[in-house]
Amino acid sequence: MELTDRAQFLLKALIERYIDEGQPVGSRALAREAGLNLSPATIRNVMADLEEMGLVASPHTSAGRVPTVKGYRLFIDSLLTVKPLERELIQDLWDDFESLEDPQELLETTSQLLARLTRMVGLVTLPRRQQISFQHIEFLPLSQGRILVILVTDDQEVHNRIIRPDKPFTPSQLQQAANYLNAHLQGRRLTELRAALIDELKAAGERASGEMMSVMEMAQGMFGAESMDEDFVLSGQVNLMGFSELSDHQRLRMLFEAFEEKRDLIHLLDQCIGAEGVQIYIGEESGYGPFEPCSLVTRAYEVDDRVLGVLGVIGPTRMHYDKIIPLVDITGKLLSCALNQKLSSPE
Amino acid sequence: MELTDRAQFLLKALIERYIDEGQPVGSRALAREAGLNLSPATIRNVMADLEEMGLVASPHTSAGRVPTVKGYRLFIDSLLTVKPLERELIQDLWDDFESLEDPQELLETTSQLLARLTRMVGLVTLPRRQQISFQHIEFLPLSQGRILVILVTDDQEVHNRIIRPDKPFTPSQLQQAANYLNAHLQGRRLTELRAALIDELKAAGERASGEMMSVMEMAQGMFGAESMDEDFVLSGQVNLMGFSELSDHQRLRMLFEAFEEKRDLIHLLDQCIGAEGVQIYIGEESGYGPFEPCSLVTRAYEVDDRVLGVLGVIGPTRMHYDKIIPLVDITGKLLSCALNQKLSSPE
DNA sequence: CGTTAGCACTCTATTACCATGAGTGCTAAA
DNA sequence: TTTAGCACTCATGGTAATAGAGTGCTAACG
Repeated sequence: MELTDRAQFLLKALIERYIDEGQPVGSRALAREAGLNLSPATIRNVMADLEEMGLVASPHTSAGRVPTVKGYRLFIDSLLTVKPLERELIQDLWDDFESLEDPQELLETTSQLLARLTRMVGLVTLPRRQQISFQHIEFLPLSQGRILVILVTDDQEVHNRIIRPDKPFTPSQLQQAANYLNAHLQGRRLTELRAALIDELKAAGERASGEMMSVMEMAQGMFGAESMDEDFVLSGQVNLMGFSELSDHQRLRMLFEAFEEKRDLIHLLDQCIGAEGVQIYIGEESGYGPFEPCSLVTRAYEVDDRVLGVLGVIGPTRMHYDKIIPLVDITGKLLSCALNQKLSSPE
Repeated sequence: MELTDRAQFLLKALIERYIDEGQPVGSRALAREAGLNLSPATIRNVMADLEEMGLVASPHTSAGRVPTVKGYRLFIDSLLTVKPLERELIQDLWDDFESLEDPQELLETTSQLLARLTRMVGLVTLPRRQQISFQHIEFLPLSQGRILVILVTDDQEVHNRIIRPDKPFTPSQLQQAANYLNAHLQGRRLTELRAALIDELKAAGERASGEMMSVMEMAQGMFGAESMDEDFVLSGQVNLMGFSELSDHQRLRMLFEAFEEKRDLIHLLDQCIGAEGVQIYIGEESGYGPFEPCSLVTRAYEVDDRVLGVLGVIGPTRMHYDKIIPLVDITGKLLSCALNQKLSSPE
């Protein structure tokens, strides 16, 4: 069965109404709302068709209709008319972005902005290790043979780590090692750092002193895979408590647990990273239980044409896609710009 | 009216039972439980006395009794018999603490441990600025005249900040400035850093070059009050969703909002910082609305006999104080030890 | 005088029941 | 193809009845 224009129009009207009101939409209301001069009975016929196609459903016999995931999908893919954002808002966003120097802070603020503007949950993943490169390293001796390693990556992010090597090093040894690493590894991807270091050492061959070697071994250790996990920043979790569809205690709890757990959500976000433009998971489409009553709207952000991560919002499936989608889109673009601007042109 | 021994004993039994079961305790149940060979009628008489003294209350005429805040207070202050922790658990905790190098990570782990062990919310405040001292500073030039400032404090914490000074500086100028600051300001409290810097500059007098002056001005800016706010780490917020007394959506929401807001909670924690040993706020005692259904159990942690911050747990007023109190106490001690161990004996 | 049994009373929680109203599907007429 | 009419379904909200838990009070008991 194919979908007539009228049916599409009515589906659109129904979903818009449902998004506004949050309650099953009946035939009479829809007849009034839609503007086509049709009687409720006619609408009912169309609704029966839509239901047969799995685009709408009714919670029980004597309630109106509610969009299904499939219905939302069609709505978003081909029926939706997005509302462009006001210039003013974009400017405000940009001002916020520009005023922040620290990239970490920038990501956090972005997440908070998304949460505040949508009144849902905002989220921004931290830059992926595969995409960022070594820029600068510094060793700072601490007490008791412990060493503070400061690693600056090319997204201007600063990573600190304290290590405790097996044997002590003198400040000058450390300085030497840092110089060596800075000279030879700049621009290498973090993920290949370890291998690169080994190569370098081999190439340097016997010339490197034994001491030097052991400093290198130490440095090598800290590039290990476990050192920086993938992670993300969440904001505005409380906002979800305002939605009636999430008033179920059990559901809400599972959702919050999923946020705290992080692992599954990271996995889900990883899938979004490849997509062009705004990516949307509606309800169960995410394939992840706790998110069933929610939708996820994401978009990648990039620097220098490398996709560093994704950002987006999580909210109830019944959300104002017409506003959320452009907002996420713009925010992604602005964040990319802001990061680009801070990008170092080496030396 | 004074409180007889028997009345105290019964109050204790009542509260213990209430903490276990979570429901108003009736006279019959208490008569059975308490082990004194008394009839329910007698118990009722005692209960009437306790009620008159404001130690217990009944939700309605035909329900049992429930402890009031005043009742809990008496219970905790003079009736409670705490359960000592198992050696094994303490050892486990200590192993966790010892294996972590990074202080920031240490605090986060502590918070998570508290949350996991109590199945409530764990919290650890970050070290107070008043109590930590300058140890080392480093300037790293980035692109576009931006400078990465790395500040190491004497609690071995590392603070990063990116600043963009009005005019550019050469690497050697920065090096010079760092040397100067490291030489002259070591050991000064963070809060007095700004003033100290001005003093130093005055003392150095005209001898300092104009360039030097402006580097200093820049450095000065970054010690400003706003740079590092007081903050804390919360863990296990979801745990609160398991408690029936917090099943009220509205209450829970206010509580979560309070966590996200941070400000008021910080203020409350500040008050705990002075107290000796374990400090407890029961329900409304905190004087802070959203926390009314909760209790807060805290304890300071210190390094070198300086109180750096507090840690503790938040949970429903009906909690197992006999286990929670010693746990918080031990955790505070262990954290203090762990931090002390990592403390630097300068150079 | 402290303790206890007995009893009337209060209040909650649960269940059943009914009326209401929104919305449907179907049928037959326009 | 559209629409009016109608019987039907089901969630919702209110009322009444019932059961049960626990109390306070009084009077008897040791």
